[in-house]
Amino acid sequence: MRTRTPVDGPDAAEADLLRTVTSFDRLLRLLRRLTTPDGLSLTAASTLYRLEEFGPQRISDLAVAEGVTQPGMTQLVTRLERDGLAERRGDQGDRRVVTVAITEAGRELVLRRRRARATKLSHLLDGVSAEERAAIELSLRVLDRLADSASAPTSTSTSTEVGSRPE
Amino acid sequence: MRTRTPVDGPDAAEADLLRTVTSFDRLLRLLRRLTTPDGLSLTAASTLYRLEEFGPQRISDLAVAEGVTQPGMTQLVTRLERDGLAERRGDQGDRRVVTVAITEAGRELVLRRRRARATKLSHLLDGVSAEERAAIELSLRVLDRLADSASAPTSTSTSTEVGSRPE
DNA sequence: ATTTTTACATCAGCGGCTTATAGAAGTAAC
DNA sequence: GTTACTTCTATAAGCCGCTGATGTAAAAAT
Repeated sequence: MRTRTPVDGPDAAEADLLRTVTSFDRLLRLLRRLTTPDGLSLTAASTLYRLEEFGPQRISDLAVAEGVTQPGMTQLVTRLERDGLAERRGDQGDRRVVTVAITEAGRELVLRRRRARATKLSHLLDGVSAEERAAIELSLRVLDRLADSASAPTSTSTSTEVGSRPE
Repeated sequence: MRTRTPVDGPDAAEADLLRTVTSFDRLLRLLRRLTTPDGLSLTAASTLYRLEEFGPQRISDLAVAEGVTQPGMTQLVTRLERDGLAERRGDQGDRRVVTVAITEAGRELVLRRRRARATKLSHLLDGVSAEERAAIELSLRVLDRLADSASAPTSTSTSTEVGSRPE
């Protein structure tokens, strides 16, 4: 199924990749819009999902899990709390830690959000053939798998970029 | 090849979709990190790409194309200009309009970025079979196609949320 | 008891977006 | 040409979401 002849080699492959990358850009912007219908940021939604799925957790753990700094998570929790979606709880035994729990309203929002997005997706998928749908499901699984390996930096890194990330 | 018996119907389909949606979340957060290695926001990168590909354009056109408000685009252009990636030009004939053009530095950044991401992707794709790769390419094409139809809201909206969005 | 570490909050600041509004340039009417 | 309306961009104020630096209290270590 490779559409390349043996001779054109790396150039053709690179061209393919470049087109793929461009596609990624457009896809990204689509996804960003699809996932911001209710005023929840990606991190906010992800945090809520996490709380809903795994129960109360401390701020610093959430920060690590979501890949933001602790102050960032503190502020996010403050916003969630203000909106009634989560609440701070003390922790007996260690009075420094703050445990964050999802509220009933938060739980409902998560459910509503999931349903709304499922509906949206199913509408979108109406215009997609079974074959294409299978391809999508497969690639999502693959990309999801790659997400983990990407999280663990190989340090084999070609270091193509300035690398100003805080790590 | 569907693993469903005739009876479980919509429930199973919905479950599939829900899993897909969850997968989307993780994927999104992965992509967000993958695409922010050089300090360019999604919109900034997309705008630069657009300028590189289609040449100078006026602010309001860029705003529409990128799906942000005109003041938002004005500010983005100001930042791009400050960073030397784009520049404002006058428009002879209509002195109200401001034409935005990519600079040489901007062009180089776009190229570097494309190459860096292509490299990254090719590394990621090393652990992906040809079949899976084909699936990914196909789904990208499909999703890209859907991006357009998604831009036109169906208004069939389940209106699950408070609806504080401008729209 | 003092120090150090841990956990969270606070502050200043920037990016990125919004709405509301201002101001300058073009257009049309008279 | 003055008035009025529209068009294009810029500015202002404000919220979200993140950062690094710092403060504060509690726990742990010495």
